[in-house]
Amino acid sequence: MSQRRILVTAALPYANGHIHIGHLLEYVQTDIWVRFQKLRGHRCIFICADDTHGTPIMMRARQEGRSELDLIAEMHARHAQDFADFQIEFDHYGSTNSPENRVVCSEIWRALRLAHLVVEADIQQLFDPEAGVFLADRFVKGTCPRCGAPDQYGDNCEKCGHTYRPTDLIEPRSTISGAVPEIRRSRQLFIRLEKLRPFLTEWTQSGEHLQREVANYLLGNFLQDELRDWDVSRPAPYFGFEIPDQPGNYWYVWFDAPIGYIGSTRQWCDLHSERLDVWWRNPETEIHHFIGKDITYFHTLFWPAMLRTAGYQLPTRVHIHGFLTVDGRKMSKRDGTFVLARTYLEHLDPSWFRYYLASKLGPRLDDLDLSLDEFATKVNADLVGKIVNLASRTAKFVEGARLSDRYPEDGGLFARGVEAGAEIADAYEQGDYNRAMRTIVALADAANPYVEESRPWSLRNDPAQADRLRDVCSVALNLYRQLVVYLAPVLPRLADATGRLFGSPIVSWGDASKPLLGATVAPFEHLMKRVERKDVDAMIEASRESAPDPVHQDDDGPLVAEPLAATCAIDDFAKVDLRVARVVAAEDVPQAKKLLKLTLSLGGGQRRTVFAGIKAAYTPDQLVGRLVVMVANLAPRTMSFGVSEGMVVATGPGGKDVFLLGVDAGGRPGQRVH
RNA sequence: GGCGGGGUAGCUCAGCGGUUAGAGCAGCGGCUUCAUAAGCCGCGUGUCGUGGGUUCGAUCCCCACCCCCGCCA
Repeated sequence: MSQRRILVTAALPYANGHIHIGHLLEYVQTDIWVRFQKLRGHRCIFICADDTHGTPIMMRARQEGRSELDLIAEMHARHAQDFADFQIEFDHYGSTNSPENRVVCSEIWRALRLAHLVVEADIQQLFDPEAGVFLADRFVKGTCPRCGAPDQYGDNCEKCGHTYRPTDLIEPRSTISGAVPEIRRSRQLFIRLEKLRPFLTEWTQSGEHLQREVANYLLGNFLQDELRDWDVSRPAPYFGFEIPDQPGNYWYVWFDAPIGYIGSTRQWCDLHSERLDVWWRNPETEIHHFIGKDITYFHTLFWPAMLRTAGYQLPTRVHIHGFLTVDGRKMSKRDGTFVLARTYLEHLDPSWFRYYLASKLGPRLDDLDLSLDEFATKVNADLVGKIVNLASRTAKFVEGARLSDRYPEDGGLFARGVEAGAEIADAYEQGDYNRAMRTIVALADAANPYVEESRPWSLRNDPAQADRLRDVCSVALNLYRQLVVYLAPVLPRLADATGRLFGSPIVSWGDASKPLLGATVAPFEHLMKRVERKDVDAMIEASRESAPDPVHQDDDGPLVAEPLAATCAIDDFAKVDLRVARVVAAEDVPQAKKLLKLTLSLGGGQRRTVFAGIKAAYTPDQLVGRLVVMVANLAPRTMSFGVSEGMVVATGPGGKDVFLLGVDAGGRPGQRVH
C-alpha cells in the first residue's frame, strides 16, 4: 500500500456562537476519518479554522460593546477547547481573519478578474437607517407577501415555503434596531458563474467527487439552467477584508470562508516548513472536504469555480452529511435537546458520543438521530458489555505477569479478526462507519463465548493450570486489543489506555494483525464507565430553556432582535445612577425630527434638562406631571439645541413604538432605582 | 409542483435475482458468577408499503399507485 498524501477539512464554524452537538457530528465524523488515515500510515493533515467575518459578527460585537477582534479571539479559544475536549485533533486550527488568508483571497480575486469573471451591478437592498448597515436576509423580518404569515425572514417563508427577496416583505423591520428599513441602491461585484457551467457540470457529474444523490441534485436544480451571478461584495460597514481594487467594499463572508481552508493550510505550512503548492497545487494530493448538506452549493459550485480559476487543485471528494436530530426531532432549546458541547462535557464522556455517532454514520447524507435511549443502551451493550468487558474480565488474572510467548490456539478467532480488518478498513474509507462498528462488534460477540467456555476464573484456582490460564487470558486480551486497534479512530482515549495496559502503544492499523506476545500486563485501570440515564437527563435538563408563560404567550421577537448582553457585575450596574424624576415641563424642538425637550425635577429644586427621542410617541402635554426614570449621572452632552443633562429610560424598537418606564404609586422624585 | 431518498420482526437497521429473510436492542426461559448488575445458551408463523408484470424462481428487476422524509441559491 503506497502512502497517500491527504488534506482533510471540516467546515469552518462560525465565530458567532458556541459549538453544539450538531456541529460535533461533522467534526467527529471528520476526525475519525483523519485518524483512520493516519493509523493506516498515510500522510494526512486535518485543517480547520474559525469563520470570522460578516454582519452577524459585527452586530454581535457592537451589542456586546467590544471589538470584533476581541469577540473572535474569545470564540476561537472556546471553540478550540471544545474540540480538544471532544478529542478532535486538528493539525492546524486557524482563522479566516488572518494575513495569510487575506493574501490568498487577493490572489484568487486577481485570477477571477483576469478571467473576466467579475462583473458589477447595482442592486436594491434594505438598509437599516438606525444601525447604519445594509441588512442581510436574515436581519429582516416581515409579513410573507404570499400567505400573509407574520414574522418571516427576508429570504423565505417558513409557513408556505415561498421564496422572495427581502424587499418583497410586507411591513419589513430590521431585527437589529427594529427600524423600518429603507431601500437603497448599492453597486456590488458578482462572479459570473455561468461561464463555468460546462466545467461544473463535467466536474460534478464525473468521478467520485460527490455522492450520487448530490450530483443528481446539482444537475437537477442548478446546472440545468443558467447559473445566476454570485454576489460577492458587501458595502461598508462590514467586518471582513476590504477588496483591494474596490475600496469601501468588502468580500462577502462566503467568499473568504472556504478560502480559509487554504489560508489555514498556509499557516500550517509556515509553521512546519512545508510548501503550500505541495498540498494545494499538486494532483497527487487528495483533498477531502467534510461539510453539512446546508452548505452544499457553496462547496460544489462556487468553491470549485474559484479553485479552478485560480489554478488550485480541485477537491478529490466532498463528503456531505445530514443534520443531527435528537429523539427524532430537530434540536430545540425548549426541549433541552440543543446541547452545547460544553454542557455535554459537564455531564457525559465524549467517547460515548463519538462511538454512538460512528455506530450510526453512513456514507450518505441522511439525517442522524441521537435517540437518548439508544445512546445509553448501545454504548453500554457494545462498548462496556462486550468490548471493554473482554479486558476487564481477564486482565486481573494476569496482572503484573507476562502474556504467553507464543500465541495459543484460539479456534481461529484472531485470524478471523485479521481477516475482517480489510472490510473494516474499507468501511472506514467509504465513510460507512456503522458498517465498521457492526463488524467490530460481531468480532467481540465471537470473543466472549471463548472466555465463557475457557472459564479462566476456574483455572486460576488450580496451580497446575497456570499455563493454561495465561494462554486463555493472552487470547482474550489479544482479541480485545485487536478490536481496540480497529476502534482507535473512534476511541483514541481507549486506544491510549489499552496501550498503557500492555506497555505498548497502538500506533498503526497493522497492530491488529500481530498478537502481542510476552508483554507485561500493567495493573488494570477502569477503561470505560457505563452511561447512566440520570446523567443524560441532567444534561437535557441543563440545556432546557424555561417554557413560555402559559398565560402570556410572549414571542421571542425582542430577544431575537436584541440578544441578552454579557454578564456584568453588580458594581457595573451601580455605576449607573437611575433616579425617579417628575416631568415639570415638556416642549417640542421644532428643528429636530425626534426630540422633545424635557425639564425634570429630582425634588428639592434640583432640575435637569433632557432631550429625549420620543416625539413620535408622546406629546408634551401627555408628559407634564408624570414620573419617569432617568439616568442622572450621565455625562452632559451638548446638542445643537442645548445641553442634555441625562436621559430618560424607555423601551421599544423606536419610532412610534417607544414606551417610557413609569413608577408605581408611592415612588418619589429623587429616589434611586436599585 | 420538481428532484432525490426511503417504506423488511415491538424498536433501530442489514440484506438487494436463488437454498427454510438476518443482526442488535427490547421481551421470555435457562446457565454462569471472572467482569463496571457484565457474560453465555435457547426462544421470531414477519402479507419484506399496495397492485400488476418479467422469470424456473423476486424483498431484491420493470410498471403503476399509496405513505413517510429531505432538498429546491
